[in-house]
Amino acid sequence: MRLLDLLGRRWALRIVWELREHPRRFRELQDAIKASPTTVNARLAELRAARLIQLDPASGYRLTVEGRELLRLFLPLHVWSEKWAKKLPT
Amino acid sequence: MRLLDLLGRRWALRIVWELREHPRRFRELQDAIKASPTTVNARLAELRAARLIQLDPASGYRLTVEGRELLRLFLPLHVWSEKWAKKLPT
DNA sequence: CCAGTGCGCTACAATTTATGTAGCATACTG
DNA sequence: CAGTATGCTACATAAATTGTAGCGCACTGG
Repeated sequence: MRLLDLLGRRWALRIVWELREHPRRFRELQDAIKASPTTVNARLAELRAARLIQLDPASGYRLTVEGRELLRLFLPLHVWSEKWAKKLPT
Repeated sequence: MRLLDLLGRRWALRIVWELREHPRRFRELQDAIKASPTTVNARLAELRAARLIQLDPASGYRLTVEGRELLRLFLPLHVWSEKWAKKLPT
């Protein structure tokens, strides 16, 4: 599954998630997810190649139309995970 | 996001995916996803701790009720990804 | 009794990936 | 021309993953 190859990498889905509301700068993303610039940049490159995000020089990294579709489909999963997480130990 | 911490690791979501139809044995999973036993075992332990999968000695690893919920929510995403993947280069 | 098989899983060295920190190059601003 | 923000790279260290071998246990057929 191509999607899992991409999203099953550390920070990939998390970056999409951070872009859910508005575009973010490289450094903003870095701070938000607390990963190294090396890794952030690697994931950004992959997500760009996958056409899920794009860099708009004026405002920063943002979701593409496809990125927003992906996010929209992911939302129910997020809602579910809130309840799920509460039931877990620790 | 707790869910992303868990699923944003290599093979985690893939394992859930492989269990979608029926239970699988340790070695079956290993062969199916072609990862090392070390990693498979690490992910299995995490998924078990997260109560998404469970080991039934009689039949192998299987999704829990919660695991099946997660999978169900993931399905639309999978459908979408088929179309998405086709539009990509390489 | 005991060799054979399937099971979940571990040991361990090698490789790949991520981290943390520093800094580059460019562009814009006062 | 100093200051700042931008995306991003270099590089050494640490962590995760891989590949291969094999352990310990239970069960099975001869």
